[in-house]
Amino acid sequence: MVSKKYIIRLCRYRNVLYRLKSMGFMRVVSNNLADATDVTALQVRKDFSLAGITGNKKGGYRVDELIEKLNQILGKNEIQKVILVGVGKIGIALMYYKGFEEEGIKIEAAFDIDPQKYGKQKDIPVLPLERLRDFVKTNNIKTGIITVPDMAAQQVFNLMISSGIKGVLNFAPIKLRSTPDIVINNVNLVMELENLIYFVNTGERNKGEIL
Amino acid sequence: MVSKKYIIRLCRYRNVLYRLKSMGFMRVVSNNLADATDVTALQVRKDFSLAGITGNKKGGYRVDELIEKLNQILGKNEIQKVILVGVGKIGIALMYYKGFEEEGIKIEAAFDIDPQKYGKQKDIPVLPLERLRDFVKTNNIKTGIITVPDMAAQQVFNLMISSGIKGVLNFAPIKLRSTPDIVINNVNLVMELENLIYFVNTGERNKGEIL
DNA sequence: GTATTTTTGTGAAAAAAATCACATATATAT
DNA sequence: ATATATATGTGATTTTTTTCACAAAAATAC
Repeated sequence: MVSKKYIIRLCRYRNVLYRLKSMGFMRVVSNNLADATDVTALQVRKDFSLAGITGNKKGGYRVDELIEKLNQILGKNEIQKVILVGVGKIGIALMYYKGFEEEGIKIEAAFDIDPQKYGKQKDIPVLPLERLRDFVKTNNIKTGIITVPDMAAQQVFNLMISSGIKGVLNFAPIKLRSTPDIVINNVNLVMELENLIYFVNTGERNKGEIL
Repeated sequence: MVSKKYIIRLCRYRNVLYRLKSMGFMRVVSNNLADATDVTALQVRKDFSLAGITGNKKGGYRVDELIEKLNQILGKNEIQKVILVGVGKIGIALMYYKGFEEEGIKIEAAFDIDPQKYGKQKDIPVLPLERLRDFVKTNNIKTGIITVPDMAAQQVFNLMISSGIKGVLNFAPIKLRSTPDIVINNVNLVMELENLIYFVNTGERNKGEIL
C-alpha cells in the first residue's frame, strides 16, 4: 500500500527526469533530484529503494532507466483521456493549459449546461451536459475534472460516477459525497491562499509541503 | 510549532462554520464538522483541544465561539491584500474567481509584461511589471500569486521577494529557489491530474489527502 | 432524582513518515 | 595497485500524526 505523498514524489522525480533527459543528461545523482524537487537526497534514495529502483554507487542513476522504472510504476505509456465539466473561466483556462498535453493528458471533451458555450475551445468540443454519459461510456473515460459552481458540483459528480468515471479532480470548494472506490483530488484555491496568508502573517516557518 | 496540515484543517473547519452560521446553526458537534471536511470527528476534537478550543459535553460547540476562536488563531479580521503576476488564462480566471472576495481576499493589482494586457480585468488594474516594486512597497503587500510561464517564474519570484513579498502562491510547475523565511505554496495542476490518474489506473485506494 | 445516552477531552498507544548512522560499492587519482 | 572521494542503500531511530480507550460532563428519559 502506497501513500499519496509517495506517489506525488515519484511523479515529481519523473517530471524532472524528463526535463533532464531533454537537456541531454545521461546520469543523475540523488542530490540533483533533491535540489529540483524540494525533498532531501536521502528521501529520494529511500523512495527509489522502496520502489525497487537501484542506482550505482558513485555515478548515481541512469536517467533512462529511472524514467522507465518510474513509468512502469506510475503507468504512463498511453495518452490519458479526461473530460471536463464547467466551461467557465477556470474550465477554459484548463482547456488551454499546455502543461497537460506535454504530459500526455488530453481533455477529450468539455460539458456545460449553457448552450452559449457549445462549440469548441481550442480544439476541444464543448457539449451539452446530457451527452456526458454517452461520451464517457463510448470513449471509456475514467477521469473527470469539475469546474462548476459549488451548488452544481455534487450533482455533476454523481452524474460522472454513474457514467463510469473513477477519479475526479474537483475545483469546487466543497466535500463531495462519495464511495471509497472513487478517487477524488481537491484543488481549493481559497484554502491555498488562506493557508499561505496565515504563515505570512504569523511569520512562522511552515513545515511540510502542501502537495 | 504548527504543521501546515493542521492549519489547513482549521481553515476548513472555519469555512464550514461560516456556512453553517449563514444557515442559522447555533451549535455544531464534532461529527458534523467531520462529515463536512473529510476528517474524523476525533481529529476535529483533537485539533480543537490542541488549539485550546473547548466545547460542551453533549451539545457540542457554539458556532460563534468557534469561529471567533479560529479567527483569533488564523488571524482573519481585515481584508487580505494580494497581487498577481501573469495575466494569462489562469491569471484571469483567478481575477474573476468569486471565492476570494467571499473570504476577504482581494487581488489589488495584476502585472504583466505584455502591453496589450494593460488596463483592467473586472475591477482589477493590470499594470506593467516594472511598476510591481513600487506598488508592493506603497501598498504594503505581503502575498503574491505567480501565474506566468515556467521560464519566467523564478525571475518574477525574485522580483516579488526583493520588493518585500513574504508569501507566494505559485502555479508554475517548477521549484522556486528561495530562503527559509519565505513561504511558498505550489499548485501543480498536472501533478494533481497525474496523481489522480495513477490511483484510477491502479485501482488502489488512496490514503491521505493532498491538501 | 436516578439512569441512560450523547458528546467532549486527553493521556497513551499505534501507525506513518522522515531522518540518522553507517556499511558498501565504484570511479578517479596517484 | 592502492588510496581517496563520492554516492548509494538500508536497518534502526526519531519524529510526527493519527487513532484508541476511556474518563467526565451534560442533556434527556423514566
